[in-house]
Amino acid sequence: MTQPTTGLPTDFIRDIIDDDLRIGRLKGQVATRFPPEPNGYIHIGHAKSVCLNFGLASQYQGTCNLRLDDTDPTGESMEYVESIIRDVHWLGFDWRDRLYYASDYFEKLYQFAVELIKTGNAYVCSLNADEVRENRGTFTEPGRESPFRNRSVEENLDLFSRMRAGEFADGAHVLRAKIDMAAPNIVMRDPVLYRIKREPHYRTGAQWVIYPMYDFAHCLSDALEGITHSICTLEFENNRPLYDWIVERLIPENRPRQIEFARLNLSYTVLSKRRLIELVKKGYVQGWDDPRMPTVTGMRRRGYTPEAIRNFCAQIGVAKNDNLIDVSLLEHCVREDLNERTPRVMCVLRPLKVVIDNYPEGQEEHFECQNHPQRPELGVKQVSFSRVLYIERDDFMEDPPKKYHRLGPGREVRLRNAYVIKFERMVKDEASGEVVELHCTYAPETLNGPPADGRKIQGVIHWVSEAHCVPAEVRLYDRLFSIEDPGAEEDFINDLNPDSLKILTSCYAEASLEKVAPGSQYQFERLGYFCVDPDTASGRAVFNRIVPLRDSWTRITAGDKK
RNA sequence: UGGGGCGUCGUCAAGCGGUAAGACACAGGACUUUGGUUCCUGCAUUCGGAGGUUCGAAUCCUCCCGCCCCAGCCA
Repeated sequence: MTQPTTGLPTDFIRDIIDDDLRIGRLKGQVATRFPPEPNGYIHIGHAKSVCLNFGLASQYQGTCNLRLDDTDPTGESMEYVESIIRDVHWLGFDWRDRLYYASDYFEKLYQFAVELIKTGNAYVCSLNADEVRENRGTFTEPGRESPFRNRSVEENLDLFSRMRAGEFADGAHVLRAKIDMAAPNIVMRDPVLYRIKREPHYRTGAQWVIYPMYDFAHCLSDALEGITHSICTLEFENNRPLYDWIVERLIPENRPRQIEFARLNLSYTVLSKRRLIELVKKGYVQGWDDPRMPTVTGMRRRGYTPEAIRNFCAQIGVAKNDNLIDVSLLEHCVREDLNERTPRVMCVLRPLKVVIDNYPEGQEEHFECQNHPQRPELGVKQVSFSRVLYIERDDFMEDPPKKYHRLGPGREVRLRNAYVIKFERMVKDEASGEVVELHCTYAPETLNGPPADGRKIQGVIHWVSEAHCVPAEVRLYDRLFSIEDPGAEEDFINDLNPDSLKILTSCYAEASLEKVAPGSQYQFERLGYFCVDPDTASGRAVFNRIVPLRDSWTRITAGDKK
């Protein structure tokens, strides 16, 4: 028995379902569906819908179908179907044997259309597209009835079967619902139900030359599958009367309830299919799985986890307000998850050589270090130390500000998991004046504690041993667009962030990173979370920055500059 | 302009006539061998505006203002 639940996220859709359950409106259990059109890759906005539909099904012990809404062969393909299946699975959802295609219903849909003709609810209209548009009227003027509106049932039946048989050219005729050309809702002014399109379908091939429109196919597919709650986005609100009109006349005993919610908008990115396709097709990104893309496949390659994405979708809620969610919330969810699960490692992105003058030449030490400071169960690893090291260029300043807790003339700093070292001198390149090497001394007693005199060491920096480290390439990703709402601009390409990708090819990672598996995630201490990219080939590790660590230092310095 | 929706903190979002949850962001502070994590603290006398009903309104009524969607043989 399905019961209203408590303690889970609540929203107006769950309120409606709870009501339906209380009143006993449902014959069986709750049934939802996720109905993407296979003409593109799914993105974070789809993920919101996936989480909603599958989440509802599991919360109410019902079912959620995966249905490919493939009623327009233009642009649809098996590649997209496969990507959608892979991505929804990866997000953590399972539709068992309920994988459906609207194209599997083409014959049934055709019969339903015939029925509509027989009951006088549909007719074949032979106006061309321009004429149909002209006759539709405007927001303020009613439309005019088609001269073909009152054809006999026999003539309509004959014409419609000949449309199917391929006797006519594209656009010669359409099947239209006979509703009301004066309806204030334009959707109800005799909407087109079927169009002739001599285009091969990726699943049905050349079998059909007429294809049902969304409004006709979607509601009937829902009813056929016994969907109880058909959840879609706000822009379909105007189509609801038509949805109900069609189902009422053809499958009245099984009428799904359409509920609309606000689609997701995310700051600093675009989520419209058209714009995403443009980014891919015109090469502004390297593909659907470019780690900067808001696609599920892009986020997966970037290193985001399904848990983080699901949690994000739960956090943003479901309502009917237009929204623009701050990416920082997504980043928060990603960090929250990665902080728990990733081992900590050291990697120097922009190396600066450091020689420890008082450390014996040829000597080396191997320290056992925790993989995670708060989770000892994640085990330990070995970190090697020797006389020549590399530190981050950013961790040394010739003339640092007072609150800078790192290395500079006369300063000392702790090397993470190792000794406290003190600056002695620097070596500059004579031509450029650039600091190319540092000489320091270390305090032997500081390996496992503070200096002998108890003086406080403020800063801790990461490092690698020259003799032990492994080379790596690191790709630093930033937001794809430089303005909050690029989707609002027609020429959104102008708002692309020129610094959305920086490739660093001479990074040094600690020895434990010598062999890494694509997809595995790490925290590079003090830098951020990183993920092994599939481009990692033999001998050379490639890491994607998933998201930087929160950083109160750059915030302070940025503040100083103002 | 006709129709359909929506307006609660910088961004989301609870609230369903009884006197504004929570999250992110932001700002302080504690702790810290990650300027990370964690932990405290602060952050809407006010709910698009104006009237009205009521002992009492973000919640009910009226009018006004603003934003989004619809005139594809796309979904």
